[in-house]
Amino acid sequence: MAAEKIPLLVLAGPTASGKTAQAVRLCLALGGEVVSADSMQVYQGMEIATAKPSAEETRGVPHHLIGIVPPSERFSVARYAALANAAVREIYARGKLPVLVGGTGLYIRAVCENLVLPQGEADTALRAALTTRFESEGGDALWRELAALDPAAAAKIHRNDRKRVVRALELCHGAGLNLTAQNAASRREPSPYECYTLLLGMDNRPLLYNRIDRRVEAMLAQGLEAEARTFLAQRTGETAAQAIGYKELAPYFRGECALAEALERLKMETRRYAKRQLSWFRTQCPQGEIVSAKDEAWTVPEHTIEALKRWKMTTKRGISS
RNA sequence: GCCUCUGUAGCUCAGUUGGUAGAGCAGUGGACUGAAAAUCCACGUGUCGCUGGUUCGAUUCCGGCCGGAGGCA
Repeated sequence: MAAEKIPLLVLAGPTASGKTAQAVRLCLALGGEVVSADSMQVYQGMEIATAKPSAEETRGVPHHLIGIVPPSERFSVARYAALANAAVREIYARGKLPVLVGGTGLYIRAVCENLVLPQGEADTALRAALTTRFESEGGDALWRELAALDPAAAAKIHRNDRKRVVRALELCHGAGLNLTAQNAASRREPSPYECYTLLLGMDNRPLLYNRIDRRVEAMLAQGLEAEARTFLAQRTGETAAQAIGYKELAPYFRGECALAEALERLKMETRRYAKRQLSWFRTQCPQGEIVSAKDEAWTVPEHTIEALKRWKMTTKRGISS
């Protein structure tokens, strides 16, 4: 007696690959709702820089997990996974098709592979202390310490990788499991989802970079500068502060460079980010169907949408559209 | 017109007391389980401006030419 699996359509791709438009199109065709898998769209505000879908773009399709925490708050994969799983189940329970859309590979993996991440707060004091030690003693010293406490983790983490060395040591010094044990524990539960993954933006780098450049220019036209000034003036948490789009303009605001120069920097950082995303999608979890570029865009072909309609119906309860 | 400096990897430059060259940035590939738009790793052949000369050998020295910057008139 096989347990009923929840169908989950996954739409992944690097920034500026056109996920928003395709997601809405798919949702309208399949009776779906979007669950965002974007580590920056979860914050309130930040509309322009994170390219949040506008009311016109969503065309009435419900979007979940966008703008749900203030930028002053710290966010994490663990929090995301809990929220996303709840959203997916709730959408399915209402007879709709959940569509996971985003560019944050780790978030997509956490959902698709059903990683069970322990809930509860992280020990930020311990983490801060370890980070300070990493800076003063050097990565090598902390890495050696990690090698003694959790050899398997040390073998996988480079000694210069500050965040990972600190995180792994943090778990060693904490009350619970170390990283290796926790990773193993996270995979005990089989996934309740039957995923169908589509990948956008994978096959035409020049086109992707062009779209990134044009998007940055569009952001400027939409008022990125004002949004950035507001963002930089407020108190932001460590996680939201990482967003690409504001920190790159800071030198310009300080009068250290021209606007054009700051924009070049912003485009460059966005391209580099897209490259890292591509690396993730090529080699990590999703392993889906690649949507090829055609006419300056990645558009899911009609025959694929027809196939998805049939796929959706293979589930026990089926989904009404 | 004259003088000085300058022309080396996509960019900024280093260097070879003459034996065909190397950094940073960019770029490319990769890693990724509580910061992930973050963090980290690996990868460096390019008519050394063009053209003559000296030399066993020139990107390096000398001459001419062509770019660029500054100065003097």
